[in-house]
Amino acid sequence: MPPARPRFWLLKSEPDVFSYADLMRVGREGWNGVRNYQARNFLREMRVGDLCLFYHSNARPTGVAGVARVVRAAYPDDLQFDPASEFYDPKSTADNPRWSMVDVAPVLAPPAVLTLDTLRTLPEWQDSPLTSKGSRLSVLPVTPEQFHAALRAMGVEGRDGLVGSGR
DNA sequence: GCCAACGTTGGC
DNA sequence: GCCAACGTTGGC
Repeated sequence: MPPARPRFWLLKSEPDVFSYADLMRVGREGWNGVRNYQARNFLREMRVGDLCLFYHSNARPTGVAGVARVVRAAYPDDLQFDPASEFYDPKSTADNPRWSMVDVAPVLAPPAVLTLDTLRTLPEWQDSPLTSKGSRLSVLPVTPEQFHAALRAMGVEGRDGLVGSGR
């Protein structure tokens, strides 16, 4: 059996809340608090080894601030059971948890943020939920073409530990 | 801070 | 099942 192809995603985070620098500092983070069904379903599709563009929203500038790797596949979101959390969901039960999370770890930071403005200029990114007007999806799939175009634009394509040959 | 776009809720 | 009201997201 051939090795599984890496798959690619984009994760949005507000850097005031949790930035890519924070991820590098802590080394690993549980991606909890996602409370949108479409985003949750994407989380559940993630596999260990999948690569994620770490996107800063509500930031200056907005854009991709790093690359992360999925280090644990989907498991029940801890915050849904915590009454003190803003992400508490009284309708979730241990038997039937409604929300999921994954764990991610940092892979690399580009020399500079790949801004949304620049992303919009890349042909590969013309058709993406990220660049389409009004989209608020916080976890979204990225095509291999989009991922590699982003790496190229950040000047980090071919960096060790990323995706092998890139083809 | 503004506001357009979107998702969710709840009355009916 | 419809849809108005409401809350949230996120670019600007």
